[in-house]
Amino acid sequence: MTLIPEPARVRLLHLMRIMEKFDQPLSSSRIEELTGWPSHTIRKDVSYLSGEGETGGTHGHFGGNFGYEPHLLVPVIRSALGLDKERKFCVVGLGRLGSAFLNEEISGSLEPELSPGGEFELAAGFDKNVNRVEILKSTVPLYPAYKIGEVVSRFGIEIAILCVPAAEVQASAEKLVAAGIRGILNFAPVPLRLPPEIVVRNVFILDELRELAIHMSPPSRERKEIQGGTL
Amino acid sequence: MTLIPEPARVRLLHLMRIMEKFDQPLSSSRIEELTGWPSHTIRKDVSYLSGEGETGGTHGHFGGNFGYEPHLLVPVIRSALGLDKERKFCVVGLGRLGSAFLNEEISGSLEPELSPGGEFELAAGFDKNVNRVEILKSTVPLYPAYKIGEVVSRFGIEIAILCVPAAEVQASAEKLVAAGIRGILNFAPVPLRLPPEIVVRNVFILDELRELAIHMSPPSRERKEIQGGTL
DNA sequence: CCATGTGAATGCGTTCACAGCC
DNA sequence: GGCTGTGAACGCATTCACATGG
Repeated sequence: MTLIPEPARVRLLHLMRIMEKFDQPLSSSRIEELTGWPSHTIRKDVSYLSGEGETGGTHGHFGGNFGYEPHLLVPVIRSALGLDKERKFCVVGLGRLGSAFLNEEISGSLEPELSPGGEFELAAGFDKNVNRVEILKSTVPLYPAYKIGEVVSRFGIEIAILCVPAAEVQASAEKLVAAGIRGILNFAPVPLRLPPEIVVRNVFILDELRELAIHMSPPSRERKEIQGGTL
Repeated sequence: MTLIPEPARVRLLHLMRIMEKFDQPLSSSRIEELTGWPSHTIRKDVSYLSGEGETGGTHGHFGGNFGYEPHLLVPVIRSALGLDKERKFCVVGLGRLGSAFLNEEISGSLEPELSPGGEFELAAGFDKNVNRVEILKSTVPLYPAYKIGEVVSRFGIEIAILCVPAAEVQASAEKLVAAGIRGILNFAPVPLRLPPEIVVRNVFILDELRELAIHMSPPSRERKEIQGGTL
């Protein structure tokens, strides 16, 4: 089977999230309504999942005679995308932004129902300021920053959400990498210089605003919802 | 001149941010070191900016005999991307997450030096909870949520950063749209259903983690820094 | 008819290779 | 030699069109 094209993988990712909320089968045209992606694109994407096979359709690898069954499709997408193993993550820097990811509505997206199979587990929070660590109440264990190395490697934490001030971000990132972190979601408005095997995803507010803005300008007859999370 | 391809526009966006910090000319190969994009891609992207022209290079539309001059290139990118007019934005929902965007390090990315020409102006903050509005100290004017309609339309605010709880997000979004907002950066883990002319960009933490995770899995000999902000 | 599934054709962004200038 | 600039070739994702089956 051919490798799944990157754009298709991202669509499947979103499709997975959508289907998790449904019980009934979803047809490709219904998915088109929900996402804006043409139905043939969806069918093609799904077809990448079944090791390429017979010309013409045997009806429904992933459903009966109508639509795709969430309980059949979702697990297949999950494993095709390598999301079938639980991963631990931590939050580094517990200011207003970082602490929002500990308890708040936002992490509602991490509730078990929405992330079945225990996809991600928030395993720790860190802050330089020992006061904060003690004052904040949280169901997640919090540690002072100097324990990053120890805790990250002991618990096998793979991912970090980085919310420290810009001035400290490079140093924090390096400490995390040394401790064995493999992926970083960086909210500080500073690019990181790290070994290439570390996966970094930056969320720069200024850039987000700019991407909104360039899509708001006249020169576009293009799709309006933008990558990062169409429906 | 042909329309600039979307991926090229995104690269130019980041290139702009990088060049803003430099005074000296940057060669395409230097940019390759900084971003990881091949130098010919950069040259091609830049070439989209000069209405397509003569075969062979007259040296430097955007520099002398070496590299691209930031003070020449940046304004051209900015106007090509439609970022040359100042836009006002607001923050809706001033919990931990929303309030982080008012003053904190994060909005450091919005300091005038980094966003020259007054690209974005934070014009207001809103919260349902009147207490919060009064207690929070901020250089930005804060209003109770029921004034959204009035304030947004009076000041011509075009963009909103939405940080309200999931349960309220659809209602807030509709209020904003009614008031004339044109773009929304949504942090609540819920997709919005809005008229297609409204540009929506979602930042779903779960999805961000998942995109990190799929790039951390074995099946990839691909680029490691991911869209949203390579350097 | 409706649906899915998939090879083949299309189209578009990337990459190549070379032209032109310092 | 260095560099930028750009048409043309390439390759890959999307789109098409049709096969298959309820």
